[in-house]
Amino acid sequence: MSNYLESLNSAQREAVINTEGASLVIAGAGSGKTRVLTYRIAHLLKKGIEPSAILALTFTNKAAREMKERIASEVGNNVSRHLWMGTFHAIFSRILRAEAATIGYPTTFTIYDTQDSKSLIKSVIKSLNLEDATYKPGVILNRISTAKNNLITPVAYHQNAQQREADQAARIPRTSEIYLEYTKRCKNAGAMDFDDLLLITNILFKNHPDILAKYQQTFLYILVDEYQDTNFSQYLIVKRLAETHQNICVVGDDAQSIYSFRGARIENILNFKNDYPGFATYKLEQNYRSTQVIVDAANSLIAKNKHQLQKTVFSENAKGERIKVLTATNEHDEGYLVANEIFDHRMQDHDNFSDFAILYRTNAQSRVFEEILRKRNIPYKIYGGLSFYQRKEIKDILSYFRLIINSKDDESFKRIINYPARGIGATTLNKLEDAAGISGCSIWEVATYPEKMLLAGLNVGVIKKISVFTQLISKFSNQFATTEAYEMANKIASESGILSELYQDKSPENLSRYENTQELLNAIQDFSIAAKEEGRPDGLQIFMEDVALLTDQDNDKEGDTDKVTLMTVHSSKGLEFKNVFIVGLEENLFPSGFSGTLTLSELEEERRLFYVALTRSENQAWLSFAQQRFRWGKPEFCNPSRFIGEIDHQFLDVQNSRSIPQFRNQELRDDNSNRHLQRDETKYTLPRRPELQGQRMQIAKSVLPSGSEPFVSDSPDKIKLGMFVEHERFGRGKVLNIEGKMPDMKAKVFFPNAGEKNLLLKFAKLKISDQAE
DNA sequence: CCACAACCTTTTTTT
DNA sequence: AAGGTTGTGG
Repeated sequence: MSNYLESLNSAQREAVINTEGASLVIAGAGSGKTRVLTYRIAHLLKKGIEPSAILALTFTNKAAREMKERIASEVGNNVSRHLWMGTFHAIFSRILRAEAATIGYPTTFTIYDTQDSKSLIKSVIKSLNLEDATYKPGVILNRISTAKNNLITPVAYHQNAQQREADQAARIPRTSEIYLEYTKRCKNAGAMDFDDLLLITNILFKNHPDILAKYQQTFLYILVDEYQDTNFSQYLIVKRLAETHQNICVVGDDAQSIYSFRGARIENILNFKNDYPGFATYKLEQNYRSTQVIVDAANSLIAKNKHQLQKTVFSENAKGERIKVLTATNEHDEGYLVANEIFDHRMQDHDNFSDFAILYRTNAQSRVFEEILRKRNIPYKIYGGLSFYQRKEIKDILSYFRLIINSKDDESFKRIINYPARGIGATTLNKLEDAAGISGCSIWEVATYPEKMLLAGLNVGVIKKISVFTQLISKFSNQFATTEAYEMANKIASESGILSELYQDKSPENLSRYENTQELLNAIQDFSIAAKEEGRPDGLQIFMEDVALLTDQDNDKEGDTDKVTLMTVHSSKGLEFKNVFIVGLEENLFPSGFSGTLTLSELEEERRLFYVALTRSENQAWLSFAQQRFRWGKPEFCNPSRFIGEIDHQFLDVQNSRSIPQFRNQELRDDNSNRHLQRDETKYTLPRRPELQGQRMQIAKSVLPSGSEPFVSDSPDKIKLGMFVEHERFGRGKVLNIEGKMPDMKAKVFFPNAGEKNLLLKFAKLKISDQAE
């Protein structure tokens, strides 16, 4: 083992070697937090503590894996792999599977992801005869999630006056009923959602002191990373487990708490002193990551927070350049400016593409940047968004696996009963679901009893189709316990007809689906091989245990190549880059669905988010925003200066916004974004007649400038037209999408107004002059 | 009763 | 991009 203690500063060293009792490590951004945690664990192991007596909880799989790797390099994989190290959800799902019998769940319980939960809530809403326009499944799920994170059961929720008042005010008074029914249905399906993993762990520990005692004795040392992001449910689990030994070390930074939307309580870290009176504090205040300017700018921002623990983050690195502020007219222009900066900076400093990161608040914001980077031939990789395991084609296959493992998993049943199509439609499924709801059993139980289906009003032909399906699943169920994962997965994929379904359609979209499916099968093969080598069980069931808890960041296959990184600020936590762009600042100020003024706590969270984003950067940061954004096709004017104004201006280098060629204002937008050019129009209907296509083209030609390349849509009841242009920098794009509606043959076309006509002519000229070059 | 096509709507952040 | 909705046709 290397002499790690010498590589640490005194505060870090103290935090590593004082392993007994309660420790609170306040770790500013970039202060070597992960190193302290890693070495502390290594130190414990060196002192002779069994790895299986150490519990280390993190927030992301990535953080857990990284730490594991670093510890493995200190003490060897054979020791490190016995550590209890992982996310709260991963660790406690493991414990819940081990104790499943005690709490009335099958060992093979399914973990419902957000999509499953929403879909279930939707059917609950329907079964209670409520409108899903008023009771929006997403909103209801959020409320239920908040309740669960605060350990409020459906009954407590129902009795809680405050809760009911809030629901009344939001005009969703029957939320508590939905919560109750949702809980019942999850239980019936042998399923837990993400929040249940923590909630039910708490229930388990509360109701079964013997089991709690067992784990209290198992975990002699407990470490928690990102403690400021724990919610009440997580906090209580940790508190219970640490009760006897009190050997607990939490690491966190109140200034980096950015998960309050998920129930994170900053109080947990602020109140640590009350929970563990004999605690010791270690403050890691030296930032090794960023330049002084970046650290100071971040501090000037965070200083405005009302509640905080006293600490002074400082850097002894070079002073560094001021932070550049870029102003763009709209999001396309913003992408263009960022791409330019990357190019310039690369030339100047010989930076690699992988030295750059573009951070934004929401995944949807990546689109514009992807577009421009593609056009400029800048390689990029994108984290987040739809995780691999959430893609439709992957979820379809996984649903087969899930249903085979746990036949009560209704969400999977609903997903695959008619995929690939076997002539079972919505009506049939509704009847099945209703019947299951009435008798309080799973859909599977109805679908495997012909008598029950007859009772549900299904006819013999449909029952036969359903039986073919259930028999297929049953056949797999009989095999899967004794068959190795890869072989089983292959069998299911081909015999269910999924593979041939995907194979038949050769569209590019489908091709990627096919490839993704193959990739999943490869991953399962890798799992099988690894399991065999290490002598672990190699069944599909084991593979499936953690899949619901995996996220996109766990796909590192293209990790080492030289690419610009695009991701949300949230997922950038724990990473660092030489150069960071924080873009779409106007959207940070005005998150979607937001209206009115920010509350103080919302504002604080936004500040922290921004602080985290800033300190990701080693030496250069850019802040950029668009003054005008196009949302729902309408321009939206933003005032991001309010937020940037909170940073001390001495750290900022506000660039003069460059003169932007006129046309870029009217940039090549997609169909949706052009809607602001449309006027109100009378709606007419037009019978679906293919012979109109020629006429539409004629009309288009008469309206559009000569020399342009018109397009018309084949929509049945309206005429849509516009033209394509080619531009050297932006490539081919649709310029205008004018929509008009016609009553049968008398074409009443929506003509562009004068301004729009000019615009069209301008683009027509542009095309011609570009070609002339 | 179901399949398929076309169109519309919606899109915080993570486990 | 994916789900929801509507309309057509089998």
